[in-house]
Amino acid sequence: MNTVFKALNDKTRRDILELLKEGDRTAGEIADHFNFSKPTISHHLDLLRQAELIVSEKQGQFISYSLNTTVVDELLKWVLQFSSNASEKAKNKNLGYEGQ
Amino acid sequence: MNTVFKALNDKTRRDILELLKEGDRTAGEIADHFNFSKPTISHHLDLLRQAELIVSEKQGQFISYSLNTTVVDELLKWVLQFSSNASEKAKNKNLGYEGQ
DNA sequence: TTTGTATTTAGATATTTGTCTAAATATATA
DNA sequence: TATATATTTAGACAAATATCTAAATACAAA
Repeated sequence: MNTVFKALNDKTRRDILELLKEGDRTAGEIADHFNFSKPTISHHLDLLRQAELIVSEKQGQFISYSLNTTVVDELLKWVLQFSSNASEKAKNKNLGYEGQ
Repeated sequence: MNTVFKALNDKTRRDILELLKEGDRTAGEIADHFNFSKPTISHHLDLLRQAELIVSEKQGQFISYSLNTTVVDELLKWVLQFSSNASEKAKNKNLGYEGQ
């Protein structure tokens, strides 16, 4: 969870996730959406990948990035433990949250 | 959301939330659970309060802290938008998520 | 009022973070 | 092979962060 929260603690990185929600993008396409240098975006992608919030796949000379919903679901379970919503908590139990 | 993710990006602060999940605690009681100075814990409580993840109430000479599930639910909605779980997404719609 | 307890504020410092430019690596194409 | 494109790595630096000690504030009780 540490790397996940670290990755999410930056507006640009959260915006990258929103972009990838729409569909896969290459590193260059992602960089073109922001007013930061390519190395800076590359660094952000690295942190998101360390958190396993995204995965990368080499496609020829490009590298394509996409969301990894597995970790999103773990985060969801973590948040649910604090929710006041009883039915969410029940679902949480179904999802097998065990604390950590 | 910025202050929320900032507040969550620290193990000690997440542990404080877990502690408050069990019930309200005074600043001193919270500090006693950690191997950090009271000023350090006070600072962490301040950041959690800025994010509105917790609320404080003065009770005589003590200050009692408790969870604020309202912001937890907002966070939940934010995470849900990335979830692959379709029924969760439907629920998300019911909760009125509008993006941000 | 004086003393003690609870908590925060102030100020200092080492570490981490986000950003940049320059250079390196990898692949495609002429 | 030589050149161009895509991306990352390396190194530097300013800003933000987590921690500490010392001091200040607020309240309670003797």
